[in-house]
Amino acid sequence: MKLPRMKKRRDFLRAAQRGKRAARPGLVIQALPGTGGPLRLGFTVTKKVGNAVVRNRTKRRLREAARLVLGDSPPEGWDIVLIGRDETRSRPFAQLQGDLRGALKQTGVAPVAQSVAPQSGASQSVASS
RNA sequence: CCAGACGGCCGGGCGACCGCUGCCAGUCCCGCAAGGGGCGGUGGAGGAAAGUCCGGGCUCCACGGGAAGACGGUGCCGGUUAACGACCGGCGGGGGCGACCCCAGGGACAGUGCCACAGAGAAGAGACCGCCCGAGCCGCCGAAAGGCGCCAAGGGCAAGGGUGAAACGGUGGGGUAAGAGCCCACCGCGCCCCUGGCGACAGGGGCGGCACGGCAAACCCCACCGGGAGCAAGGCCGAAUAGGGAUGGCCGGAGAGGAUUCGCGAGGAUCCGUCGCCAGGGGCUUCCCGCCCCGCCAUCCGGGUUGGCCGCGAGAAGUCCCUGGCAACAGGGACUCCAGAGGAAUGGUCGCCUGGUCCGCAAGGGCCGACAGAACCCGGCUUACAGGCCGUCUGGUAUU
Repeated sequence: MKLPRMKKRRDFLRAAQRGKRAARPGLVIQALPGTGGPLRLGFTVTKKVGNAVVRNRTKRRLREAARLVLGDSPPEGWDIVLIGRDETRSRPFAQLQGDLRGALKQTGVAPVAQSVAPQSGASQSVASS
């Protein structure tokens, strides 16, 4: 299914100021809990990363990783912003997914069971709030 | 084969799985409905999509008459074009052995201004070294007249040296004390005429002794062109509220004073108003004329903001061919439909091939894949770009 997207600058600013942060080589996450709605995703890639082509590719990899990791059973009540870095473009895709999973766990977003890579202790607790 | 010139083209390929988005038809599911979802088919970044430098289409606003001015742009000639500052063909100048390339290429007797440094002098210029004449002083020779030499007041000259981006025509000859267009020939330059060309211009002839340095990308002059803002243009729909808007109608303001009239009266109403006051602000580029708005009444429509829809892709379109033209291009025929997002799709991952590079004796392995991402649409220009393909031509070399 298609995940809803964040579209307003207001929402991004709120996630940046009040959300929980976690950094990984491939990405930075800002997760804001308790929104009362379905999971919403946002992507940020600044001009510092590169020109339009580079930024597009970075954003697409992040979006694809999020689709594979969170797509099947998105936890409700979160606004999640993924920020692209220089590494995002060249990092092996499996490691990029690992970065995302780890960052989700660190910020307290419940890890989702059915991920593509089934190894490691992804606890089966399903988010419900 | 080597080196080079010009023009055109491509700009990784194939496959598998999983996705996003536009459209199409059927079917199934959800929903009262509007509609949503699944399955299927099909389309989905560029030659520059970029910079936003020109020109148009489209949209809204302004658009009354006359004149002037300002500002911006263009600048050899002819053609092409919807238009252009683009393109094509020429002309002139410059470069290259050549194919070919480059040029911001109107006017410097309309005017103002500038020409640093160096240099004597930088525009009706100038004399440092120098060349020539040379009063005279001194020295030497001589019996003398006088001769020679050093210095030199003063005068003539601008050839040579030297400075400079540029020195007031060049080369050669005559001429002269030395010189000088002073005179002559050729070249250059200017004017006039003839011939050819639509024209820029070219060729030829005559005259002129040279008068006219460069910079117009310093100002400027001349000719021609130009309304403003832009798809966040602009329009529509729905929800929710008066401070907005449209149309029509009416109207200088106010004071002292005066007249008539009503009222017992304070005072009121109407009219006059020759006296003095105010007569403003804004808009139409400016100015003059002219016009409009800012007040009151009536009727009608509903703003900001937010969400959705249209605008939005069949076009100055593309491919192939024919005709005309040196060409830009024009005309005709057949066929094709070719991206439409909206925090913004056009992808993610993997495998094989391929190109480059590095390591290795090799087998093989590692790394990398140019510049760059549509946003209303076209025509150009400019800039960025790994690698590669095709064609025409030039200069060599080899062979026959």
